[in-house]
Amino acid sequence: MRLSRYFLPVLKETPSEAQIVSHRYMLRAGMIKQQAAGIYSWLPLGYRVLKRIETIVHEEQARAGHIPLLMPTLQPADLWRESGRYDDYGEEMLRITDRHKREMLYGPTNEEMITDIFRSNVESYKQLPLTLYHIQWKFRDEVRPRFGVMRGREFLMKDGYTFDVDRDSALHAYNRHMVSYLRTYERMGLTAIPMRAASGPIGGDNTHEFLVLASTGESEVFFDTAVTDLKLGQRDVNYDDREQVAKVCEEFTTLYARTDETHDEALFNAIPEERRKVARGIEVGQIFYFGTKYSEAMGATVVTADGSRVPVEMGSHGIGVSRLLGAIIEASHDDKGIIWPEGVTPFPVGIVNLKQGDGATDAACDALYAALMAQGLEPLYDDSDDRAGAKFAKMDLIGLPWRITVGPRGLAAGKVELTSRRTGISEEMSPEAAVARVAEIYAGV
RNA sequence: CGGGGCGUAGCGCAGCCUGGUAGCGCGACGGUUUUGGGUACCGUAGGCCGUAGGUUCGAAUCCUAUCGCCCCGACCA
Repeated sequence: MRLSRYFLPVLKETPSEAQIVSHRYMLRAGMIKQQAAGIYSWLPLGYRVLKRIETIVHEEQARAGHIPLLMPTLQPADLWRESGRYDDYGEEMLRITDRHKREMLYGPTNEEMITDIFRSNVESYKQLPLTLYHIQWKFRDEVRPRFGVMRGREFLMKDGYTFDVDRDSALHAYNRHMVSYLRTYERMGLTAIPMRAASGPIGGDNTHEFLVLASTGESEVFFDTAVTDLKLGQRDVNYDDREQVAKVCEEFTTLYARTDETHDEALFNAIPEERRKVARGIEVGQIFYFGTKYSEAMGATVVTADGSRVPVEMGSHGIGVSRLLGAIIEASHDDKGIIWPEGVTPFPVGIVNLKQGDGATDAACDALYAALMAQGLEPLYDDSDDRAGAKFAKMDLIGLPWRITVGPRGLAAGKVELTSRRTGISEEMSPEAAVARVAEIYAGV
């Protein structure tokens, strides 16, 4: 993408509405525009990152054998009356009446609807296990939205629902989600720690939240610092292997890590003092096993192998897709701007032309552009005639992890400069070598 | 929902107390200059001062109502 043809309304000054760093940078980098309290338009740069995150979530869901579908944002109130949550949910639920005076709501989650889909189509244990998920906009009418997309009213969320014939299978589904989530967050360049959590309005007693450590986090967290060293990495996990999956979960959940809701002072104090840590975290996902809470209330049953009929065992699992942008920025930035992890960056690399209009530099940039495109790496090429400082500042702000700088001085020696946004380290090399290096970096992402 | 604050140009703000026909910086646009970390100068465009009502000869300014937004707390993915 050529910057001269793109839509990237960056701001030099910080709009007064933004307090925390991710919100400021998202506004300044032209990623979002607020339309009402807690409701945002996603401008092209922000939309690209949102789509990247969505793609990673989809890919990891597919790897775990989960099946995508799409449920509507608007739901009939009657469905929620069946589970009793129409009254329980309170003011946070946005209620709407249509022209026929039918009561509707903008869905804050989808347990009722998925249970309805299940009960009208699944009768036998032979159709289980089943995991259905979607990535859809939700609405929770927060009293006080804040922190930009981290606590919006409208938000994009992946929510998945598992259906199993018995408790053991359901717990495997729970574990499978934990492992797939760990992999999902790692691909986004995040360390998200599973912490034992309280269940809230979804219900159920087996639940973990995934927290990204950041000083601006909304939750106080207590953990053994050894937990931050755990990495799933490239290890091969067979998601159907109950034992293997359970083992990974055990590895990640044995060390102490809890939110303030479930914190136990005695257990915490048993950790060696130098590994005891109290910090803040941003919740980026949560998994629940809640058994038959909804299936019983809504009559979602299956016939088992012995011919009896039982309510299906369920769990639900969520990833805050839009909120992840904020969480990633909180965890990865400096005083110049955002530093995108390679996995989610809107563009893999930026090209800065230091002397726009100079025949040789223009040609070198064009050649670089074409070579990167040929590798499937779409660069953002700053072909404006701003001066160097302005271009660098803009690139730093929007946070592309790699930048190739092309100027007459280096070109005279056949060199361009490849710079890491994260370390600031620059290396001179031939354009061909730069393309090869960038391709190599992204080969593993 | 309790407490506090703010709505004036795309963004950041001044003007309001003490009414007299709206200003600064950045940005945008046009030029000249410059060109390896937000360059300098000259010029141009852009605002029913959130909205409605009231007081007044006259309202961005005073009064009332209303809408919106932000911050602290409570709550929450």
